[in-house]
Amino acid sequence: MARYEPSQSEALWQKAWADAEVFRARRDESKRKYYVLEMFPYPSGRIHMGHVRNYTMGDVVARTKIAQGYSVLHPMGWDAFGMPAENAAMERGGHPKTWTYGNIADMKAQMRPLGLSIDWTREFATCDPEYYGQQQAMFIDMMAAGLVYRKNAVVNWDPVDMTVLANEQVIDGRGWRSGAMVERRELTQWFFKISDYSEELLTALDGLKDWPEKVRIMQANWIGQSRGLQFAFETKGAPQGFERLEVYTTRPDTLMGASFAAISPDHPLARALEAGNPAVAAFVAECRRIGTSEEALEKAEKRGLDTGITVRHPLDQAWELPVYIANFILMDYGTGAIFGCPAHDARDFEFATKYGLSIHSVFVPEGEIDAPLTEAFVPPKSETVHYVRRFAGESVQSGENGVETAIAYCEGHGIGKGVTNYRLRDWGISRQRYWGCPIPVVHCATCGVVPEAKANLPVRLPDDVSFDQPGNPLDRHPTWRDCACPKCGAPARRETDTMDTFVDSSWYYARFTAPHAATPTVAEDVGYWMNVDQYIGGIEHAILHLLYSRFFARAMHKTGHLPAKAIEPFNALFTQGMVTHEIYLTRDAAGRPVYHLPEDVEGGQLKASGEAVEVIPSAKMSKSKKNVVDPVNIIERFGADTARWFILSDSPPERDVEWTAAGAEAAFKFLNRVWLIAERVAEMPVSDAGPGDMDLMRAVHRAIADVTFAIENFAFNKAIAKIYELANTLSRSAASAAAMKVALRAMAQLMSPMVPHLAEEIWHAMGGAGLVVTAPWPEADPALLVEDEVTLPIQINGKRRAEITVPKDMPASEVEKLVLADETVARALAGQPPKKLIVVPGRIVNVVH
RNA sequence: GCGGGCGUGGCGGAAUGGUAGACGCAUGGGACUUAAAAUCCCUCGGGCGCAAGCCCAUGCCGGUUCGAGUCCGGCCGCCCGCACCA
Repeated sequence: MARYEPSQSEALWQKAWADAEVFRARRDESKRKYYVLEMFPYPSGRIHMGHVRNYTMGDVVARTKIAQGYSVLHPMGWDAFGMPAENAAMERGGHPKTWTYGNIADMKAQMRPLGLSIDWTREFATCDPEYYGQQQAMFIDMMAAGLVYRKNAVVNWDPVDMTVLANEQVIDGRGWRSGAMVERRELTQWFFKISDYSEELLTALDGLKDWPEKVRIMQANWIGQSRGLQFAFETKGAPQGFERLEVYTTRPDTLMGASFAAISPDHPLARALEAGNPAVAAFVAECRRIGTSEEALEKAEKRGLDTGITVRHPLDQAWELPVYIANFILMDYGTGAIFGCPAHDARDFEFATKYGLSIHSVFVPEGEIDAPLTEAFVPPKSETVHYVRRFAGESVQSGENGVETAIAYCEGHGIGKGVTNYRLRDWGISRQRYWGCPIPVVHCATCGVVPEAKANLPVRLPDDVSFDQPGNPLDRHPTWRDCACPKCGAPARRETDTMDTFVDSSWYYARFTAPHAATPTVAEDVGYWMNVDQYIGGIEHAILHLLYSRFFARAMHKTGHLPAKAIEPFNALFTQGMVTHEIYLTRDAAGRPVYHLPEDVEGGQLKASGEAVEVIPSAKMSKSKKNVVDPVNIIERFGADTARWFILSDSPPERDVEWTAAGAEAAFKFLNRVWLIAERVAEMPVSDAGPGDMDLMRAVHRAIADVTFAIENFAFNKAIAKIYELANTLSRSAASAAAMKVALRAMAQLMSPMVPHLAEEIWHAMGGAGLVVTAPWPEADPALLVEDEVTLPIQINGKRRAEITVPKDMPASEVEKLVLADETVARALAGQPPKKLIVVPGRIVNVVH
């Protein structure tokens, strides 16, 4: 063996794997399959450490499963549609297509040196017509299945650029480029009926045992099932057609605490009033400037306008409540109208205080009396309270009971009905943009809205478009819109909306099973490969991407593109943390921060000038703060194995990991050390079995058991710690050459998922047969794992005071005798019997006195 | 604002409710070297003590328990998401 030079050897091993086609996924009915998938990247043009972390984790899983004899599918593709390509075209000229495919080529070139176990023959980009054409075919099937419809919905409208803005393009209520105040505008848009599956998507979460609990909770809250009462107020003074006002409430038990009714600025009644009332029109217009995001609405100051209309309280005809238009009422939730009970809702309290509305408690804590409130009293619904303004049920009961008895009472008296509502809204997929999958629909003067004929798919994006002006190039293209109606043949116009890019990423996992098929999926392939056994990605996708994918899998099943077993497409989910780095900055003359790349800083100073830098604690790597480390540079300097080893070693995978130069160097040093151990062993003279052989074998088998367990539980940092221990044992061992070689081969195997190139090198040097990547995963011999003795700490009153070593299976009664005979214990007890003696076999002893 | 998560030495972290700090980094000491680098060995939470040992310590405040970093309640700080960023 020569020096450890990864730049030489890594490429050679990658070629060996490619030549042997070891990562080619094959449908082999005789083997168990394993499908591991990392969330595919957006082709920005550069890979970053977050990608390295994500794909290395997937690679560890994939390589372990290959060694364990599975037929493994580990694909990679590109989430290639989206706004950045259009922005690039606007800023720098060029075409989104050229930009995107160029980026893909660049990123792929940066990824390949990592030595990932990817089957590149399955690669595709979502902007390939071959892919989005199949997506259009499924859209048409979903239309036929009743899962698609059109309705009006509001968008952010930039009145200067005359274009629709994404939420992230609205900054403080203004368009990001024009700076104009953004307006809300209604457009007819395409929707998927995800709400058909609200209950199903909620209840099925219980079956996702291998998903993080937090993701299931977030999804459940997002779906937001609620039980409540829907009823109608009779109105007084409302325009014709608004004699009744439907409201929905989850707290009908607080009806007697009502002090106002409120409607959304987008409510039909508000619109009706707007026409004839300038004050209403002005207020509503102001509300519409807040923007469309729920975050913006919630953060905005709560404001309302008294419409002058009143409603009768359903339980007391003489009781009238004012009707407000309020900026925090969402038209999309419930009926877009509510009644306010300030005593038991924080937002209503704030509102009532502001507008001088009455505040009456409906219930008080048990044992307390009714008194004026300084803030809303909102106990958990499960808590028992004393109802002081009650119309149904017991006077002392839980909120839950209160709600149910109130619903029963109202239903019995003809006031509304109990309903189950969901917060989840239908999925609006229309985008007024070019770089997305065209919605395959035609507008015909006689036939109306008609799906394109499947024979005409894909509906391709035209190449001859310009981005010199804002707005949708498809809309202003001279000829692209012109087509023939697929139904009657008359001249017709194409839909110019394209699809939300979340649609693209909602089924790519299924497409990987047959990436180039002439149908969206192939029954044999999805039958064999689905489901994804392990999905890995960022926690930022906990709700939308994963929920849309779960819906889409169901829609694909309904339209015959996925088997029933695949309606939950991801068996196990792992959400990894971010990669962070310290931030380095100096100040310019005006005191503004000037950021510096880590590679330009050494020892707290700029390399170039020696100027001292300020160091800000680690944050997510971002270009704007320049706290980025380019994986390409790291690989050039240390090799891919060092990058992979370090990114896995320093933090638990679900937490953020801080990239540090010292850590990367330490990783490199360790790999060197392993290399040197191997070199020494390779040169050891052959000898008979030595006295240290047995101890070494015990350590090896302990490591096999621990590392395997750690990998299977996504504790890669702990797997690496165990490998460090084994390396320490190995370098101190006095075992024979033969035993050392066996141990090193095992260590190479255990290391191979993380540092596959070095592992091949060592495996080869230690006389391993073939490639380590395909060598069967080692199994721990249980006989070598058993310990004969255990050391038990002895606590006295919960504090560790002594310890005893006893045979592993000594009965508790025997242990007790030994403990009581212990000098420290005897001294502490001073002749008294212990109050309590707790023996946890194999773990601990606690003497209480 | 709402929903979810996280918080342990100088640093990254380890710890089925059972010895807090595995493993690694940094620091300090030593070996090797003319010297340095590399490598190897030892030390390494804080305080008191000659020592045996004792006390304090897992963001803060309380609670449950023989025993709490771990479970429960309340705060503080940071991070993720909020439906047109991907």
